[in-house]
Amino acid sequence: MGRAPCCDKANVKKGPWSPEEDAKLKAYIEQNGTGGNWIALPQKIGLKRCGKSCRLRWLNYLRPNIKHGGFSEEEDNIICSLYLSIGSRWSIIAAQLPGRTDNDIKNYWNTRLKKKLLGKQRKEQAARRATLRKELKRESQSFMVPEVMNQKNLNYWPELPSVAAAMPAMNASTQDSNFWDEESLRSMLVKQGGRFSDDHQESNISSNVYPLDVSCTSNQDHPYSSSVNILSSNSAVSINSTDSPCSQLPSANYAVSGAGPSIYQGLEEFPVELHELVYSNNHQLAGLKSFYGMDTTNGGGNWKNGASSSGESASWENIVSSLAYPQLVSELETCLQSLPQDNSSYEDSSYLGPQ
DNA sequence: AAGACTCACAACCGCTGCTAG
DNA sequence: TCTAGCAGCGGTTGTGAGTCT
Repeated sequence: MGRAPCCDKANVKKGPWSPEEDAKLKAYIEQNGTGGNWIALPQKIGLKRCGKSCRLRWLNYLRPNIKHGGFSEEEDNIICSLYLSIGSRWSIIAAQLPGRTDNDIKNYWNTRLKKKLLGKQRKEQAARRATLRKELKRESQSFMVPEVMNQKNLNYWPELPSVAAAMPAMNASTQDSNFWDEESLRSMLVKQGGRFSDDHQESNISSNVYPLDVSCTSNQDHPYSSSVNILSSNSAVSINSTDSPCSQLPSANYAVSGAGPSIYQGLEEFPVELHELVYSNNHQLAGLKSFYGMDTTNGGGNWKNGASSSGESASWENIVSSLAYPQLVSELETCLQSLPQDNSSYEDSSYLGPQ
């Protein structure tokens, strides 16, 4: 049983709005507000339009102080950073850009920014791929497990600009041409008190770890086993698939962090699409918290800052959980609950992320 | 000059989450 | 607790303008 349609489809006008319709809608809303009911609004003012259509027209076009086109370099950077951090949450992104609507940003991203960024990505990855090929060739000649396959850093696509997430908020100089320079971003994050996945080898327990980090590494001694490391906001866990109750976890899920076993299956398939970069690095979430002025120590709170294009609020924790706790993580966490507390591979640590 | 193609943007569609009854 | 109705969101489509061949 489907939901009843919000309006009589046969009797509503579709397509572009006429100036008369715009004027009617604008005049009414400016005088009376929406009355909290978009569905009833078109009837009140004699418009043969769907309520949803009226809402969209108002929010995206008629509302005061709407800016169209002419995105600045700074806005570009903010959009890119946030997209790489949180994905296509256009309303959230729009909330950071006064006068911009989610629809506008979405269109701008799809038509221009994505291409701009992909061009940059492809260049960088082509160079990286060439390096990896060389290394693989060298390693295979000596009948050894390729170094690249055992690399501690394979937990992530190593040098993604996504690390740059939230940088505009932490560093106003987003117009800096080095904005995408990974080294400078790295050092900035380190200054913020964080560290990177390739530091994991030094210590299983984080002192300053960005909130969530699910990674998989192959084991050279036991080629058919793998280990999964979780550095969440409140715990650091390492599980070996050969001896953990979590060994049944579907390997396909490992890709949640943008890497995992699939990465080994043919470097030809080295990801080039932007959406594969999104969520690939959870480090930025901490930065994003700062970006939204969240208190990272109180475990949540409201991040309503009143700037959303549609005025809604959302809980940061809800958003983060939807971003950073994909299925693998929740499955792992379920498994972890069944682990004995004295399991040497399970250790608690407090989240001491960016202070 | 005209048809083909591409791009940018407005608008629509369908799903999800929230909330009042 | 359940359900219906609504607002809001994100993906997709339609269309007009601009560019290329």
